[in-house]
Amino acid sequence: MKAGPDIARVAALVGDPARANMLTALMSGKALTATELAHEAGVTPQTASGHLARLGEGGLVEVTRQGRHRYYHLAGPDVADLLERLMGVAARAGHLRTRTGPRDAALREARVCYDHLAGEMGVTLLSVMIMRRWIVTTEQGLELTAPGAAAMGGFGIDVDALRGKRRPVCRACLDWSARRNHLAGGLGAALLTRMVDLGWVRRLPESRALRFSPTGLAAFTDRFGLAGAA
Amino acid sequence: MKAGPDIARVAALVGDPARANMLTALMSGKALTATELAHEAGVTPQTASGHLARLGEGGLVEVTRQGRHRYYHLAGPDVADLLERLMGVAARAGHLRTRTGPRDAALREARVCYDHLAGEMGVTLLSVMIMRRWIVTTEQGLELTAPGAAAMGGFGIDVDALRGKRRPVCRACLDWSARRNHLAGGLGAALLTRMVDLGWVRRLPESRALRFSPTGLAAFTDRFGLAGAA
DNA sequence: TTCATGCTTCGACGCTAACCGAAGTATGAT
DNA sequence: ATCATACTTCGGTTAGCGTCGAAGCATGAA
Repeated sequence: MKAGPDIARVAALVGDPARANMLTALMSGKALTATELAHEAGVTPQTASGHLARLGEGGLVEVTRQGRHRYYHLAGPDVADLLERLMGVAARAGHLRTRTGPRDAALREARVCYDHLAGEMGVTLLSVMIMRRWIVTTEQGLELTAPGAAAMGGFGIDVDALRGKRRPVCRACLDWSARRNHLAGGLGAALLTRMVDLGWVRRLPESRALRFSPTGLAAFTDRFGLAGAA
Repeated sequence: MKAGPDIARVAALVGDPARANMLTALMSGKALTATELAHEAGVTPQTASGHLARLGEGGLVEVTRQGRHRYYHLAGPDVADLLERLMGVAARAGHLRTRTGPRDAALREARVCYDHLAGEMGVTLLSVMIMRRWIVTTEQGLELTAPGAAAMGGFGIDVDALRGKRRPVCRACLDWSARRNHLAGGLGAALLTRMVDLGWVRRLPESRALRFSPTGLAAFTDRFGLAGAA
């Protein structure tokens, strides 16, 4: 009927919510394992496996095997470009996501998003850091200020080490349950790691959910709460 | 599991073959009636009606009523750009829809991309304009230089009028057949309009393909060709 | 008014594919 | 060897949606 490339096939691959979530997660440029992507998409590993196979056949992702892990990454910059344009059109049309959220209330409260804190606690954390001018929003994205770096140093985080990595220090990650940004990037990961080390929070088994201990919660609000933010 | 613009919803809209055919037909920039689009997609009018309603809700097409006809057109350049990128990814992945016909070859040579020139001729045009420093590439994208503006004025294009519009004057658009950029934006549209007005090129019926007349081709290479570019 | 055309809505059918449980394969650790 | 982890394949169920026939509006022409 018509000549040209089969855009419907590619679009249909992105058109499934689970696959779209996986692709969005891969937009960071990092390679993720199949299991991580399954969590990201909110489906079981066997379902994710099928999706990833189809994405591979469609030329959207590629896989590199390392031991018993399979690291998936976007097939190329053109795929990332395509996804960004999709976001642009979707945003202009005003269609925010209406899909099923984390069913568990605990997930909405606090959970791991790849390697950093998400949920209500994550959103609160970022908003307070911005309120205290530890982080400012620029055109490029989020940026850690000098007072912010000092505060992070006081919390036991080696900011200079983070700056040496290829990974951006601060990155905004839109929180699906709260519909506001939380903090990703190297600093986001370091903050969660530090909180776990301090015993403030622990991961619940078999879940992405996080549970703050009473003392941890108190310490969190003491250091990052709204009370001292003014 | 992030939120943000719902790319799955938009992609799913494009992911149906019938809707993809309609959108591809609308890439010509012309407004088409629902019945024409039904024929283009190979479905009955009542099926097409449902598809068009969903495309409208999704913000991909808009409709203007004229008498008992409803003329559909793409909602904006961003949609055309999205579709072109989809073609690029699909072409790279090797998913050509059918065997390549003579009509396909004409499309690769010169075609309309929304409202500007694409295909080999479009890619050549932009590369020459860059080579002559009429256009320079900056971090923000493409930019028209003073000599470039003068040259466009000499070609009969009112550059100041273009600058007054909200639409960017120069924009790069990735060409799916050539896998290189061609010129979109207000200037790209004005250039194609001018070439049509001058009789250099005409649209082939029922297609996005363009055909240059012999004299038009000579005039094109005379003004925009590589010979004078050094 | 009456008829024709363009398009939409409704209802029903059928097919695709997303999903999970269970089982199977491959790799690494003990 | 034995177990654990990571991932895949298979089977069966279910939900969604693309499709068309028939009928309903709306517009324009005779």
